[in-house]
Amino acid sequence: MLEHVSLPEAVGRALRHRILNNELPAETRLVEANLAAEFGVSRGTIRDAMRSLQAEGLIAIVPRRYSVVTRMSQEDAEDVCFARCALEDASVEGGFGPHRKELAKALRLALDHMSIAARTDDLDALVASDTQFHELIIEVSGRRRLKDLWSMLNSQMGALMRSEIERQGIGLDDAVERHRGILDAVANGDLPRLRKELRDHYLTGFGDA
Amino acid sequence: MLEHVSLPEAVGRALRHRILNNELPAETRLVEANLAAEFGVSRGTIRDAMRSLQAEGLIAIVPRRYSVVTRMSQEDAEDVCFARCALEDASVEGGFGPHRKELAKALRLALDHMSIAARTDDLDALVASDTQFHELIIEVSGRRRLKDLWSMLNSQMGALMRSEIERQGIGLDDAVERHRGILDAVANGDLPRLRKELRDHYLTGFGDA
DNA sequence: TCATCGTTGATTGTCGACAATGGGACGACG
DNA sequence: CGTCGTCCCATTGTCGACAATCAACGATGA
Repeated sequence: MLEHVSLPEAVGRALRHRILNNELPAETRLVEANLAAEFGVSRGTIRDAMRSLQAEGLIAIVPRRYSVVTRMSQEDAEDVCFARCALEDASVEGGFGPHRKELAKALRLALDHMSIAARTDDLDALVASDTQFHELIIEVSGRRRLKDLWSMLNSQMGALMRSEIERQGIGLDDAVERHRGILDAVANGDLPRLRKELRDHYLTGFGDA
Repeated sequence: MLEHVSLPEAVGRALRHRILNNELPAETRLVEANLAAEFGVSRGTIRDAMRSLQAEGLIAIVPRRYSVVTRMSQEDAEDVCFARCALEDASVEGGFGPHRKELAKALRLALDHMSIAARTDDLDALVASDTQFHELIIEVSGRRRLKDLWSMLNSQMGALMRSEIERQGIGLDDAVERHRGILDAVANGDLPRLRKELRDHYLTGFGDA
């Protein structure tokens, strides 16, 4: 084992995966004892994992009562997109950073990955490469806290993408194409356009992808 | 007791207070067993509280090793300010919300509180009213996630203010005056100016207040 | 002398058990 | 028939004990 994954982290991942794949739909109650038994760990471990999921906005914990998988309203979705957009916009407002060419190259690579994922109908891979794409943007500023805040929205963003796509709101290819403008703006070194593209990407129609 | 404060929450508050008041200076190691004994609670409770502090950025937890009070570098300070500025700017970019007059009034009230706190050398009250002031700004958009993210930076912002002021970097009155421009912009309904004032407030000289 | 390796002590990670809470079922009372 | 109070149960909150981990130290052998 190269990387130590603590027990709570492993449980967190498993639960996160289930929620994102709708194996645990919204409003599902999460009972510590049940999960503990299922995973073969103690309730404390489950509690720990649930805290993380709460921080990510995937579940809501009502003290002394219960925990429940969060339901995302339309407003929530816009909310998440708006916040992500604000963070990414702030990240680039000072320019492209010292390596614009490399950034463009990395973005293009991520976009290629997305494209492949779209053609193979691999939703997991699509979400992953989308995250990677935007991660490059949020890292432009080099500011740690900007990325920390951004990361907190990752899970919800992923959930949002999946539900949008599965509802056939948008096709996989369409999802990929919506990133093209961002890449172009970076490739051309056109900062105002980049910021406009980001806004379009996050705030129009609705939903990321 | 009107409001239920769970044990971990109470412990968290106590520790937060100590850290912000430098009773637990940066680099201090936090040993679960010691704190558990001191507070008369179990280690699990302490662990829980420490998770919160970690999320707020006040302590760092190195798995399987130790927990330590975070030291904020100059870069960290700028980082926090930058992120807060980005969030508050995003909050107002769509306008003042439906009740600009009331907002201005509330801001003025908060500013008065700050002023009083400054005159009575009440650092706690100053930080509290500063938080309140900016909270009004971040609530303009009515977007929950924007405020959630903003809130995560609250503790660090408080720590930052205190250390800046105690180092005599700026006087208490000066700290109050730096908010005037923001209030004026709101009072005059001058959105571009408001956004400029926010940037000045957070990004010039350095440090909030 | 120096590198290696087991030992040791301090600390965190995990667990199972018990206590406390709050909702809902059920029955008494008006 | 509706309301209130009591009891019970499911579930979370808290605890103390044991296991695992890791750095520091010292012993061992070349």
